[in-house]
Amino acid sequence: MNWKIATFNVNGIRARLESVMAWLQKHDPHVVCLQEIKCEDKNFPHSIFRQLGYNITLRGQKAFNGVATLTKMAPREVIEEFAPWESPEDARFIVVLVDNVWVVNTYVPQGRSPHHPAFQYKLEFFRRLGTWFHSRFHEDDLVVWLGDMNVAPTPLDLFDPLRHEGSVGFHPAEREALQEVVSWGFTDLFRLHHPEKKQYTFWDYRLPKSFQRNLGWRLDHIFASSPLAKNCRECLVHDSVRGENKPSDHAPVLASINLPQPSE
DNA sequence: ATGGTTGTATAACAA
Repeated sequence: MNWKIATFNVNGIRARLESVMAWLQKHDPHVVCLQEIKCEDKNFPHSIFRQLGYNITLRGQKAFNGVATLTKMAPREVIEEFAPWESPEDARFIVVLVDNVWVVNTYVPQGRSPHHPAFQYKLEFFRRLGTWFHSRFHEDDLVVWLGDMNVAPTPLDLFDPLRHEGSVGFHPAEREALQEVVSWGFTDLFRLHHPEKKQYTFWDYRLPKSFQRNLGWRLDHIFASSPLAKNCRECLVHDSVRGENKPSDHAPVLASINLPQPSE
């Protein structure tokens, strides 16, 4: 089965309906992880996505954050929290078990700046998440961790690494915290297929013509456990979406995986 | 130059 899974920080689902629907209809992924839906569950446009054939698993909140996972098949299980300290008002994590794969959708805290308390919260988020993966899964399990991680992993992953060394999104402490979670047994599917490519997923609205000038960052990632990474056929960033009308500041990332059949 | 734009709680906001 050629199984397609995608992540997309939409920056407000209600403002992005036309853009997201056009992209979905073009690519028809089996699983879609959305971040920054920026609405409460009751205000999510349920009927539109149901009409496109998706089940909806939501963790929303008013105005900020919020994650949603759309799945063609109904999830067999849902997990809404990975640590008891998580505030119910901070909707950044939703997990579904679908098509025999654990799909972990995260919107990692942005961190504000390295000296802001939000930066420590970001590091702690990664630490707790790493502990959760170790406690919950074995390296042979079918696990995908994807979303807006708000970290560019290497100098290849942002437009001006010298200028931004130590900035939020490219601070050594964040890169180490991300790497520590990845070291559970994850493979970066984009880098697996494109080891040298300069390819971003986020272009700041506030930089004039940032997309046209390709002044971006690779912050959105699809990480997969080894049995899935071995069967990954391709991973691409749909960056043309960022150049369309009324775009999100992020572009979608999509991976195609030849899904292993469950063994009996 | 510590700027710029966008979505949403339209704010001494968050990103």
